[in-house]
Amino acid sequence: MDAIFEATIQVLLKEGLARLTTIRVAERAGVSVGTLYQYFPNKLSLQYAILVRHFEELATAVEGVRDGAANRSPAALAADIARAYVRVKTARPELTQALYRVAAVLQQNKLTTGAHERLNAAVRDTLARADGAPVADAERVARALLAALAGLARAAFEGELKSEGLEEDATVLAGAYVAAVAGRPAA
Amino acid sequence: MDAIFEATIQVLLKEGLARLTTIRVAERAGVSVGTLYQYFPNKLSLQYAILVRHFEELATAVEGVRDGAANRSPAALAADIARAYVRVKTARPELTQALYRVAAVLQQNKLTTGAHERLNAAVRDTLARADGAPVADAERVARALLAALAGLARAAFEGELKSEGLEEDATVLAGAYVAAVAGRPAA
Amino acid sequence: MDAIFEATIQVLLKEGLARLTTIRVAERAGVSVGTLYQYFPNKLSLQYAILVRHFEELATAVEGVRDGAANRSPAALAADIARAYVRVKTARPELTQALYRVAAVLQQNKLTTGAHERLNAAVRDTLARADGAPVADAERVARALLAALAGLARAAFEGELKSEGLEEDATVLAGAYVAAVAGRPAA
Amino acid sequence: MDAIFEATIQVLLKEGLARLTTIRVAERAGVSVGTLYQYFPNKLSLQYAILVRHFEELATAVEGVRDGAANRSPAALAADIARAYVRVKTARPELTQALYRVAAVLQQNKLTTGAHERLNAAVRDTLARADGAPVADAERVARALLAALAGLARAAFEGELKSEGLEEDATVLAGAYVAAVAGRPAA
DNA sequence: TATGAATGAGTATTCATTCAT
DNA sequence: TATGAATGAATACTCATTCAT
Repeated sequence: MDAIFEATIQVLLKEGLARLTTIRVAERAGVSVGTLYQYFPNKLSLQYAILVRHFEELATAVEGVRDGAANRSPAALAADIARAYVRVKTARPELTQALYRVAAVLQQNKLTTGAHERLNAAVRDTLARADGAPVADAERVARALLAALAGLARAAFEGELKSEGLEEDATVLAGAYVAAVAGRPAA
Repeated sequence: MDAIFEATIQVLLKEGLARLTTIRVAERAGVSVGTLYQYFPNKLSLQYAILVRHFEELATAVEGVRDGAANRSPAALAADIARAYVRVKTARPELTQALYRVAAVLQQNKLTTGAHERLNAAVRDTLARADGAPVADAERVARALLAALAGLARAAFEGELKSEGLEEDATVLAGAYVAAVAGRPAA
Repeated sequence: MDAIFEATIQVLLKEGLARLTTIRVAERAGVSVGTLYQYFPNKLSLQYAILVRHFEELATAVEGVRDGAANRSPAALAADIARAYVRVKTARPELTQALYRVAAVLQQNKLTTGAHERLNAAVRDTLARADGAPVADAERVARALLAALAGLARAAFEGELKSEGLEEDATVLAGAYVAAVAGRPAA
Repeated sequence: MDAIFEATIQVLLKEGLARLTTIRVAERAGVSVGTLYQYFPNKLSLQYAILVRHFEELATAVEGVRDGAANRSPAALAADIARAYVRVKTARPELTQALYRVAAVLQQNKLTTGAHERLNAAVRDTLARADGAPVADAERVARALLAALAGLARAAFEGELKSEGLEEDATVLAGAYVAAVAGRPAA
């Protein structure tokens, strides 16, 4: 089952979404198609599995930031979130890239939202626990922050942005944005 | 040929990427498949064409900002860029959404980069013309800024972020980020 | 298109329902699967086409009997119907046999009834025009008569009954049944 | 083994022929597929088994008629046979319908004949024992009679004929046919 | 130049059957 | 004797692309 999972990532990376077929995945995993279908009910679930695992890693990382949030400013926490986010993305670059291939399909099927929720909540709660000027409308800021980070990460992994600078870009942007927003009244 | 072009967009909008077939496009354009193939060598080129057109609209909009850039601060210009960017995206929301589907297919084929270049340049040049503290490494900042804006827009159009606040989120974020970066030495 | 039709019958006969696949039909027809699907929207429609053609031949034959029905007794007409019925069945034994292979599938999908209707009507109307003692509840008698004839024919073509005697068995049975029923009050 | 047998019928009834799979049968029987294959060498044999059982029920019923055949006319006996036949069919209507689906698969494989033989014999012997004018060629008449009854029953259970009148239609037809045939010289 | 019928490789998914445990 | 995971051939159907007219 894990072999199938990893094979999916490999096929996605080396062949692309259009060539992600159940047969190819099974072959690379060293099992038969039949076996693949014993573990995953259909092709979509294969793609979904990658997504879920990734969002869980991200959420866990951000929850780490949240749990040490006391006595820190919103901007500092935002930078920490950005750092944690980028590090997870960078830790398994293949998985990250594979995810981009798959994202369009899943978004079309509205499968994203559930998996994303825990991550959203972690960011929102981290900002809510910050010291000093509170962030009004933390929910909205959390979503915008994550969206911007996702944009940066995607650009980096798709080759539009130099990966080496990613962590710094992300922390600066996150810190600046949240600093600008903290203490403001809600829109 | 223009009819084919528009038909592609229509099919994408009304039927989705999975049902974007050459026959369907030809039908909607009122021509035969054979004729379609006389103007576009393959299906990919059709999708590429609409993506390119979109990037050109974005570039044109940002170039408008660049051309009025004199005597304005980097942060103010960044906010203007964000506003222009969001407005183009918002003008034809379904098309924008459709393009995210198409982009996934194309990114894999690295066809995007060329089309993106003019947009990048426009942002970079705008920042370079700003008044006051200059933006070091404008190229890099431009790319990061566009990446973040793309992330925000995507989240909004994919439904993860409320669309109504998009313009404000984008301008605040862009302004704050560039303000933070302006005057700094290059990394 | 006609080649596809005939190929379907041949495959059904030589290979059986279980081996009636779109590929095999296309091959035997000397066309590609794609072409097959340009003429028949799906596999079921292929089977249905056989059914319809057959019922139309039967109906036409019985309508011939009906049109010469004046001044004849119900029993004599019933025998004529039986004769006409058997002759159509016997004229193209392959098609008849192919139909039996297919019938179960179609009945399961309730596709039979429509095609059968014209045949039913022809039998009913023939009986209604008969001379002498009228057949009460001609509709019901018509259906029962057709059912019995179908049973005889099936048995003959499936090999359970000697085909040589079929016409006689059918005419005797039909004549006797309708004679017994004519002049009776409806149940 | 009996559990498997009953499970087959249940699956056929509740799910239809297309969903009659070895795994489903095993599950419903509360055993593993492996075990199923210890009792039935393949899927076909399962279907064959229930068909055989059905023919045995029919044969048993007709044998009852045969055993009380003394001093009765051929026509009366034929009507009794028809009644017995219909009653077995009507006792478990869904099973009867399910069997028509199964029969289509099996007829092709000519497995039916053996099972049908006892039924044929019972009808033939019943007619042979009738009082009065003997039925010439009882074998042939028996087969024709069974074929006609099968046709009526099938039509009724497939919905082409009203089921309520089935018993009457069958007895009238059987009686009339055999009366017409009794005393005649063989063809 | 335009047509659209024909092609056939390619896809997801199912299921009878086997065999190591 | 019983299990059930693994197999992989088989199926219906789609669609980008070609080419004779």
